[in-house]
Amino acid sequence: MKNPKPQTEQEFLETYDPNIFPHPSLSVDVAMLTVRQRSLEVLVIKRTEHPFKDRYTLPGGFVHLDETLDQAAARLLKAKTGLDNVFLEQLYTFGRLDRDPRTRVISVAYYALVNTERLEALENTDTIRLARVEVPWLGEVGGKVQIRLEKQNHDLAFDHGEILGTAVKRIRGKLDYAPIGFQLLPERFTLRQLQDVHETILARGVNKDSFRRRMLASEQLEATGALESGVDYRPAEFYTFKSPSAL
Amino acid sequence: MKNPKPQTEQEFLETYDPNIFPHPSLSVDVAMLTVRQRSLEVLVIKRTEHPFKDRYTLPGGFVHLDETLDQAAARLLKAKTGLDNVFLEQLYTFGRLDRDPRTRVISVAYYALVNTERLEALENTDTIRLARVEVPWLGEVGGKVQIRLEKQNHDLAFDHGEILGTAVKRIRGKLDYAPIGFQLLPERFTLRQLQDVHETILARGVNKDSFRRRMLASEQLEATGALESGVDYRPAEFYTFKSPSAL
DNA sequence: CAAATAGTGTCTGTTAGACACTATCAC
DNA sequence: GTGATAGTGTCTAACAGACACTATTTG
Repeated sequence: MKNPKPQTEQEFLETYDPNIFPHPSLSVDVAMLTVRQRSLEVLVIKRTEHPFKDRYTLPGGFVHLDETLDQAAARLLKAKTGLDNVFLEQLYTFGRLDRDPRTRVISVAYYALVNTERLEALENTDTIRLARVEVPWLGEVGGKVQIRLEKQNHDLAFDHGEILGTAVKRIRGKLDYAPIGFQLLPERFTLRQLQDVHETILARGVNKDSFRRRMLASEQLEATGALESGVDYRPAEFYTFKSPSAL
Repeated sequence: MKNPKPQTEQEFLETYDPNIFPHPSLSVDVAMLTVRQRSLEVLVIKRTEHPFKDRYTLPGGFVHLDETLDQAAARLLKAKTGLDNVFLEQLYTFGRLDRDPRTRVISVAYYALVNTERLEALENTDTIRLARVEVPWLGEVGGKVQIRLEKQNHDLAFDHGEILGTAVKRIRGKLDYAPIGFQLLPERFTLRQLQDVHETILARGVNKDSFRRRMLASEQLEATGALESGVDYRPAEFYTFKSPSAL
C-alpha cells in the first residue's frame, strides 16, 4: 500500500487529495450552552493555528470510523472540557462549500446544555472560555450570532456563528414543549430560577403567574418541601425534575 | 499518483479502503412524500443490486465535492424522478455504524413534499413507485415505519424505515405552525382538501369549524372567488396560498 | 323534493394574562 | 414595623370544540 495512513487530523488535511477521494469529510461541532447570571453563554475555544488563528470556534473534530455521530460529539466534548454525561442533541448539518477554507468539510452540529456549576472548574483556561451569546435583534434568530468577550463583540471562525444562531433558535422553540430548562439548573431549583432561565433564553419576560401554573400543571416538577435559605425575602420552595421514566 | 480516481460511485465502493482514508463517506437520502386519496405515500425505488437486492429504498446518493447538501438532495431527486423545484428540507443526519453493510456511510436525510398531480407522469416505472406509508400506532412515531405495496407491508432497506418515521414525525409537528400543507395540494384548493391533507398526515380527524377559523385567521390563504364545479353538493370556494413575500 | 357538503352563528370550557391579595423571610 | 419576593385567588379576553342552523349544489 503506497499511502501511509494519516495518524492525526493535521496529517490527514496535509495529504488529502480530492482527486483521489472526491468525497467531503465529516466533522462534528458542538454549541455547548449554559445560563449564568441571566445571560446565555457558550463555550468557545481560541484557535492557535492557521486558518482563523486567534479567532474563537466551537469545539469540534472529525468523526471516526468506529463511532456514531452522537458518540463523536460526546467524545469531543469530553476531550475538550472533561465533561461527561451532558445533555446533547443533534442540531443541523452544515454543508456550505467554503465553510472551511482548507478542504471540503461537512459538519454535523450538536448543541449541549449544562448547568453552570459543572463548568466552574474549567472556566477561563486561557484558550477555552465561556462567552456571552449576543443575539442581535429582539428575538430574530436563524442567522449569524456573535459572541461577547472583554466588552467586545466577536465573529466566530468558520460558519460557527451560524451554527450558534441555529442552536439558539432551536432551544427557544423547544422551551415551549420540552423540559430542557432543567438541564441548565442544579438538581434542586426554585420556580424563580427556572423562570429566569426561560427569560434568559427567550430574551424577554414571561408572565409569572401563567409560568407557574404551566410548570406545575406539566407534572414534570416535584416539590421537595425544602426551602431556600439565606435570602432576605420569603424563601421559595425547591423543586426537582421528575424524570419521564417515573411516569 | 498510484490510485486512479474512481469514476463512479460503484467503483469508489470497490476500491475504498478505510485504512487509507479513515473517514466515513457521506450520502443524502430523500423521503419524498405526497398525499393521494387520503393516504400518505412515499416515493421508493427497488434495488437491483446487492445488498438488499429487490428491496425498496428511498432515493439517495453520494454528496459531491462541488455541491452543497441542499443541492445534492435536489440533484438526486431530479435525477431519479425528473422533478424540479420541489419543497425540500433537511431532516436529520443518520450515522449508525452498521447502517450500510458495505462501508461506513453517514446519511443526511431530507424530506420533500410534492402534490400528487406532479407525480402522475412518473408513477409505476416498475422500479420507482409510490408506496403507502404505514404508521404503526395511532400517532406514535419516531421509530421505524413500514411501507405498503400490493396489499403487503415491507421494511425498507438500510435504515430508511427509520428515516421515513422521522420524516412523518417532523411534518406532523410542523403542520401546527408552518404552512406545509399547501405543498401537497395544487395551486387552487378548497378548505376541505386542505383539511383532508392535515387529517391524512396526522392520521386523525380535526375539528372542522376550528380548522376553518384557524386557517382563515392565519392570513396565509387568499380566496379566489372561483367555485368548485361538478360536485353533487354545494360547491366550495377555491383558495390559494398567499406567499410570505406578499405580506 | 332529498341528500350531501359548504359555510355561519353562538355557546361553553380551558387557558394565558392581569391584578389584587396574603405569606414569610431579613433587617 | 419596612422591603422584598413567594405563592394564591379571581376576573377577563382569546380560542378550541361542539352544536345548530342556513346555503347551494346534483339528481
